[in-house]
Amino acid sequence: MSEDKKALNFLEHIIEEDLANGLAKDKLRFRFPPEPNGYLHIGHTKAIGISFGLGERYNAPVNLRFDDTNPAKEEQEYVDAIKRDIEWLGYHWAEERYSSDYFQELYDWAVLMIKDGKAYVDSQSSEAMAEQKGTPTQPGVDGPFRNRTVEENLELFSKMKNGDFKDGEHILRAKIDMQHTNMLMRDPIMYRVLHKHHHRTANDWCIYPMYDWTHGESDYIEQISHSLCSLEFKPHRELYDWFKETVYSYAKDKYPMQPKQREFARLNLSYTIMSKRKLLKLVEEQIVTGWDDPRMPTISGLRRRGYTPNAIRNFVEKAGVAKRDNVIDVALLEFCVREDLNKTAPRVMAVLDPLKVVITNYPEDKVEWLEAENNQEDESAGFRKVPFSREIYIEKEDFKEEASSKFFRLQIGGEVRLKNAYIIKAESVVKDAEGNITEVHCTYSEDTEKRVKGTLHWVSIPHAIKAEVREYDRLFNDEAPDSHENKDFMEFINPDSLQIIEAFVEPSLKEAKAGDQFQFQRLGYFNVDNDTTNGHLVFNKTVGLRDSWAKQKPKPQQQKQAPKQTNHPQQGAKAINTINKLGKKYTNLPEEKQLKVRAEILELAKDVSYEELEPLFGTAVKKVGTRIAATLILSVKLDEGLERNPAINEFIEKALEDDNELLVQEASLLN
RNA sequence: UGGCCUAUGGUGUAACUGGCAACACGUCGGUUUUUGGUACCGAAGAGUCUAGGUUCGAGCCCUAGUGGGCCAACCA
Repeated sequence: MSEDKKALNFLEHIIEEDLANGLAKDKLRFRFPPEPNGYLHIGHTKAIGISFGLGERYNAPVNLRFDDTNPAKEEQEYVDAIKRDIEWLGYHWAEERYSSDYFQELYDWAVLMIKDGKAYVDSQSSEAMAEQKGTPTQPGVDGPFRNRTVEENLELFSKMKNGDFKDGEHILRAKIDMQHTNMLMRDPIMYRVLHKHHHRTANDWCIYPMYDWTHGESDYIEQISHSLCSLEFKPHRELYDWFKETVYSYAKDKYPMQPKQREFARLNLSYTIMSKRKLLKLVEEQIVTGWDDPRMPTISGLRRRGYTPNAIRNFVEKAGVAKRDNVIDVALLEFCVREDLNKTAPRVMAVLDPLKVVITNYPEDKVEWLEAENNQEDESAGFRKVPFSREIYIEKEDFKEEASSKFFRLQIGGEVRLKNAYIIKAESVVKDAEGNITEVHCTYSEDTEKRVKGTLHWVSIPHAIKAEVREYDRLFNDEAPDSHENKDFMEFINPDSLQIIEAFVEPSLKEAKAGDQFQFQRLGYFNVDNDTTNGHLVFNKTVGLRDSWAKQKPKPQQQKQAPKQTNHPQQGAKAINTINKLGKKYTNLPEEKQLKVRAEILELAKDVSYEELEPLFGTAVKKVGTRIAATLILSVKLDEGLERNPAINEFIEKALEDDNELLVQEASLLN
């Protein structure tokens, strides 16, 4: 806990500082405040990981609080899904709360604010109010109802609460400053009239509080010490503090702690989108089968796809926390699942694209049950038996009639190992009328100790069971589909994001149950989908194995067109680069090392041409190290008989006038 | 015409009160291997957005600029 002091992120620094400044450790309290209007996605996992992670780190409570102030969009279904997802991720909340629990307390404070002249009822149309509000670059103006009397405000607000008005007729606004540079401070709305059934308070209320008012005060009521949210709420902080300080003056005895809001950049993942609204569109337009479609970046989608809580938590941890916009490479997510599944997933054999192999010297009705290790990464995983027979399937990709020496797999005349079984040698092929290979005839050898380059996975044809395999590709073809100004994210949808394959798997998989995870050897990680029924196995491909062979294949073509100008640096170019590097830090080095580096530069300078040196004369004044290096090179060149020219003289002169003693010293040696 | 945030290898994050820019992913080599996986070893790749300033010394502090983001819902 304390040994990784080095790697604190900026939020942890803030907390450490607060602790150092006297905040008691047992006052630390966090919260995760989702609005129950959609499913959680991988982006939320960052927020969850931050607040719950802090809770774990400091042994502080973390509340799960549903921010349920808008009955128009919120549903119990989402509450349930959110709880399920957080639990699945392995986090434990201290208390389950709802902003709606605080409606009465909030209302009472609002009344106090009216009495203090800090809130008023406005009765205009939303258009009129928007007009008065101004724009980010233009100040707003006061509306006609801004100076109603306290009595009038109290009466109207009470009638709003009692249901005497229709939706939209009146609102309650905080009275702050219509000319404020922060638009959120221009008399923000606190309550609107909404005759809607609420999933928790039913029909008790017909006014509902707005986010800024509710959220901050919910933090305050729960005595949250650090309220962490994403960057877009930064401008809200000013209002958060305004409300908080106002209410603090009413309730400081009951609630002594004033929460502190801090903001971090939210997580973006390459090749996907993270907006709930846009994800909802994918669901509604049936681009995907639902919120838990394995292609979705939702927690439920990832879960169905076979991602593990461990992998997701590690991913968020590795992605880090800061305040700049970011797009994290999906490759990192994939790395994290592989890392986890590699240790835990039992290995099995499955063939996705079958090619029939007949082992001609193996007896026709013989069957052997061979022993296979379940997971060499996990000794406790044990062994199982797999059946071997005369006719097997291998992967089409694993056979070529002839191939280069780089191809380690089966080819005519070549030998290859069958995983957990024998070594076979390809003798001949059978082709159909179009010339496609339909069978490969091989002979086997019982000498399994032989060294062969390749090992193939396989399944025995008579014992294989059929299974449906769903192979997924990214949902979007663009790295950042919702970041284009004139293009809708829907334009980037990848039409081939789902491939359904009829595969053959080893018989041990017959009893596999939904959720079970496996490594299909040499292919990737797969899990059993919940569409699986008694006679019909369905697998999702979670992620492929790393495949350095696949990376090699496209190479021959690329090489032809792009000889890829290798910077085959000649001696000189290399020397100048090295000198540049050495020069960069020259002034910061301890003296002893400086002398060494100086000698090194002088030696390397012999291989530098004047043409390479001259551009360095223009080095920024600030980069003293580089200028010293240039001076050193120059001294060598002058010794070698280089003639002085105006550029050289000017450079030396400028160096002599510099404030840096080292530079002046070196330059004066040239005179 | 404004306000706020932000800028470090391809990507993401570090660098405690200024002191030889580090880690992870990715990339490229190599060793081991009954998975072209894993593990292990190694390499390339950043003059820290620009220009000034302060300092013996700046990624870090100051000033100005530039690029990117956010802010005008009775959403959260």
